[in-house]
Order: sequence, then C-alpha cells, then structure tokens
Amino acid sequence: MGNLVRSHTCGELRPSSVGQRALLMGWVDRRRDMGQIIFIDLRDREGITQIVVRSDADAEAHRTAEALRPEYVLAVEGTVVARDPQTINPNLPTGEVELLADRIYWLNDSQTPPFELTDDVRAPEELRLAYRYLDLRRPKMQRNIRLRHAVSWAIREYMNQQGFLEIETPFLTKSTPEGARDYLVPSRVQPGRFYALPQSPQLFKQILMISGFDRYFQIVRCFRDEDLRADRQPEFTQVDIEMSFPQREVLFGLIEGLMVKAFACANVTVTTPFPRMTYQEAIERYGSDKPDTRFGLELINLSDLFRESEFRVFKDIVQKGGYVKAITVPSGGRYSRKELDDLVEVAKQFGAQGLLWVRPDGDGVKSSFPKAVTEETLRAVLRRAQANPDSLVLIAAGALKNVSEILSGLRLHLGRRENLIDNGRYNFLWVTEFPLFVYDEKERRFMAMHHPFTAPLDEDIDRLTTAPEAVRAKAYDLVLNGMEIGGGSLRIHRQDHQRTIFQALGIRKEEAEEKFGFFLNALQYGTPPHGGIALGLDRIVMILAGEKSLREVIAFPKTASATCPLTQAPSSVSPAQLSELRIQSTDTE
RNA sequence: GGGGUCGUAGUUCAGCUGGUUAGAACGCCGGCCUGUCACGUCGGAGGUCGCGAGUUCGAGUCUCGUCGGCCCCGCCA
Repeated sequence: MGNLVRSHTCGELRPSSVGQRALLMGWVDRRRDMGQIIFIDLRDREGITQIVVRSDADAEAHRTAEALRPEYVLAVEGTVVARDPQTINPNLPTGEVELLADRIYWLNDSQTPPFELTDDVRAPEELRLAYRYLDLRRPKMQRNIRLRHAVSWAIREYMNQQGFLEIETPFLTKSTPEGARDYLVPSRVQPGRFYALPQSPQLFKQILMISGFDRYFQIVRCFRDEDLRADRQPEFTQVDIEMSFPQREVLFGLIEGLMVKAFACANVTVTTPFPRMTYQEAIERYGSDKPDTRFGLELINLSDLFRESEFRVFKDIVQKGGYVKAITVPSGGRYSRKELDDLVEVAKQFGAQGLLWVRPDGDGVKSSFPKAVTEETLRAVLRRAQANPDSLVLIAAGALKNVSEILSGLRLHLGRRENLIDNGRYNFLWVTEFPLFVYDEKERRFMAMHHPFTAPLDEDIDRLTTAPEAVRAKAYDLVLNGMEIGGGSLRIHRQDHQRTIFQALGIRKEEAEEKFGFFLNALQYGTPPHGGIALGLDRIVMILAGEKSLREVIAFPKTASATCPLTQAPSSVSPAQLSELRIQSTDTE
C-alpha cells in the first residue's frame, strides 16, 4: 500500500467536495466497460462511489481498469467531479458526484465469488456460511452486524449510566445438574475431570451480589448443547443483569428504559410501561406463556357447555378435569373442505388427536361433530364463541397443557394465514407469576420451571410441601411479539430456603453439597436480597433487523446441526491431543 | 430421536407418462462500444443430475438406503 492514505469513505462524497482531490479504497462492486470510458462502482462498508476512468484523461489508469474484476481491492486517486444532471443516480447517496480517476492502485485481486454479493442473495445458506467473509460483505449483512454493534453499545452506555458494573465471569466453570445439556471441556491438568461452558453466569452473578457489587451486568456468551432452531443457537449472547435490594417494579422500569434505548438504534419508538399479564391469564387467553398480542383470536373456554352434554368424549374429558376450548376465526366460514383438513393436520402437529369445527350455515349449523351432538349444543357453542355468520369455530379438548399447545399453535398459524399480524408493531409484555415447579412425567419429579434459585411468592410459601404445583414464583419473562426475549426472577437469598427448594426438587442433600456446596456456603455470609434478568441479545437484534433467523445477525453462526461450514468445526483431533487429555472416543468415526 | 421439505452448470431454476447430444437466465471468459449505473451487443466455455445400491433394453425421472441444507416436534431449568 506504500504510504497511501484514504481521504474519504465510499459513502461520503457530496457535491460540496467537487473540485477536491480524493483517495478512496474499497472493493470493485461492478465494472461497466463502455470502451474508452469505464465505470467502476467502488464499495466499502459506508457505501458506493462511482469511479470514472477515461482513456483520454489517463491512459494508464484506463488500461488498469480494463483488467479489473468484481471484488478486486483498489485504491483510487482522482478529482471529485459533479455529474451532468441527466447522469445523476438518485439511488446512491453519492449519486450526484463521481471520482474521475487518474491513479488506480491495484491492492489485490480476487477469485470470482461463488455467489453474487447482492442484498437479495439467492445462494444456499450453506454456501453463504462456507464463504461467510463474502456473505458478510453484502450491504444487508453489514447493516445487521452494525445494528448489533449499535444495540450492544447502547446497552453498555445505558447500564453504565444506571450504575451497573460490567464484570466478566468464567467460561471454564462447573457443570451443574438441571437445565440444558452442558458443553464439556476436559481438564488436562486434572485428568478425568471436566469443566463446563456456562449455560448462563447465573451463580456467579448471584455471588457478585453477595460480594457487594450491588449492580452487575455483562454482555456474555452462553452455551447450551441442545438441538437448534431458527431462534436457537448453541452459543448465544445474553445481556445478563443482577441487582441487590431489588423491587420488581424498579427492575421492570430499568429494563423498559433499556429497551427504549436499544430499540432507538433501529429508530423504533417504544412506549412504556409495558403491559403485564400473569402466567395464568396468558395460558387462559392465549394458551401460551409467550403470547403474540399483536392480534386477537383469543381462546374461548367451552368446558362448562360440555360438562353435562350428550357428547360423551368431551363430557368425559371435562369431568376428568380437562378442558374444551375454541378459537373463533371471524372469516373462516369460507374455508373449503381441504382447508379445514389442513387445519386439522396443523392441530395434529401440535399434539391434537383431532380438531372439531362448527360454523353457522344460513339459519342452520354445520359442523364436524358426530350426529349425536344436538344442534342446541352447537348453537350454544356458537353463542359462546361470539360467532358471526361468516365465522368458523375450531375446537380442541384434552388436558389443559395439551389444549393450550394445540390452540396456541393453531392461533399463530391462523394469525399468519389470515394476515392479522402487523409487522410494524412491537408488542412488549411482561408475563409474571410463573409456576415455581413443573412436574416432569418422565423423571417423575418436580423440576424448576425457571431455575432452582428462584424465590416463591411470599403468599405461596406454605404450599411448598403441601401443593408444590400450585406455588407461584417471583419469576417473569419479557415477551416481544410472541418471542421470549428475556427472563428473570427475584432470587432466594437465605440458605435454609434454598435447601428447602433443592429438597422439593428431589435433589439429595449430598448431591446439593457436591454440586452447589460452594453456593450454599456463600449464601450464609450476609447475602442481600437480589434479583435480575437475562435478555437474549441475538433475538432482540433479530427482531429489530426484521430477520427470521438468528443466523442473520450473528457473524459466524452454526447450522441447524451445529456445524460451521466455514471452519468445518467440529472436527476430529489427533490421537496425541486425546491421549494428553486421557480421552478416548467410543465412536470410530 | 421423530416428521416435513429441498438437493440438476458457479448461482437461481426448467426438464412431461422412464427414451436422441440435459436446457434457460444470471454469473464467468473473449471481442466491440466515450455516459453507464441490473449498461448494451456478438461469440464462447462450463454438468459426478448430492452419494450408493436396485428395477429396466434404457434412470435426472421409478424404488430403497444414505449424506447434507432448511423448518418443525421432542429437547432447550
């Protein structure tokens, strides 16, 4: 590069610079060769500037320009000139000017890229990931990654202003039971022992409260060895927050303020405070603990209508404590037979045995109910469901959990299908009072719904031993447009309480000592009341960027099978490496 | 672990009920062009039809298996 110094970026030149000398550096985005005059779109992360190379202005530069190809790297020196009015390009911020080149420095050439680096990329994702460095050159990816930077920056600025200290916690830490599968790291120095990569810095941030740091935050990588989804990566970034002497409302206010700042990065105005809804209400109305409140189609309880009805199947379900619930689709009456069948398939995907429907038909009623069900019952259903003449009422029955999953799945499906979702809206929602425990049928014991360090509601403490399933927790989730973007709780800060919870979870005393002894110990030394939250940074940025996949806002993400096509990770390692770690693989491949 | 879906030039896709030499567009290479900006124009190269078996006189096409991408269920305190 000699001692060339860039004078402007490729997004910078304006008519005010006309007549000045300029030196730009960047990549050849496109070359348009007209013979004696060649146009080059020079691109860097700030934009595109048109370079003009004329044989009559500089023959040598023109000869160089003839050999240029896409993605070659150049430094171009020349004079900023105004474009003729009829040649102005209104699509470019720099479109009123161009750089008349007299020197082209060929900094590097490039292989032909395996796909075109345009915003509407049409390459398979695997190829994009294998050549991620090219994919990331695309303006859209540059925008996403810059947005991510802006959000992180805004969060640090805000948390600092609010008196929070960013403190790092270990990545090589201790595997703990409960929760997701750990990524393990073998210890060479302690053969046969393993570190775990943190699923979150949960215990460390609580210990930092015990240490008197009062207000902590960290933008931190977390690791969970579970199967992936569009919104789940094995390593992801969390905005981890914890504070001492917390009031829930103070914490909510803090986070709402944080969201205002973060969303301002994408010019989205957020109104506070956010609505609140208890877990129970969310399940009743939406069948989900993370309801998308951008549209209606709320669930309707029909259980009482069938408790004493002639329809045996539903009657039995209700009398055994199950539910019959429905969704009314306002204009669903026009659905064809096939469309109805498709809906049944969707319901089955969410665990339904079947799905019944009812709709008005002129003065009568049409339905997929068996003949034995009277028109009177069906009319009662239509009344309860507030069906209009064009409505369709979809009905599922079973255990509450089952019915909720079916209808919430169906609700989202119908919301999209009927175009009821306004993509320009950002509906935040605090979901509160989660159950402290959920019963695990397979393990036949209670599990912590949030995590084992969550405090129960004071008024429910008496039920810890008598009716664990009815105990509510001081836990809360932050939901945005039907996606969980954060979750937290007020924590247990007394050792005896913590031991009671471990006991309720069926964790034996010895196991509690072995796995959490260090923490139980720490709790004894003047632990302040504390609580916090963790926010999913990747998901927040994904929503702000309008993307459907986390991979679009992570520079180097993993595929659905947790591989990296760029580096080919994970890969096998040499026998020497393994033996040094005293590790043997049982898999021959 | 299960279900769905996709896999044909570098890329996006077409390829009929199995039947000549597997096509198009973009990209790439070469020629021409002094105002283009998705430049235009003329010409050219480019294929393990994901992989492996099977059925058949004959398979891109049918069957089975397998691998990979994506989506979903399980899983994700």
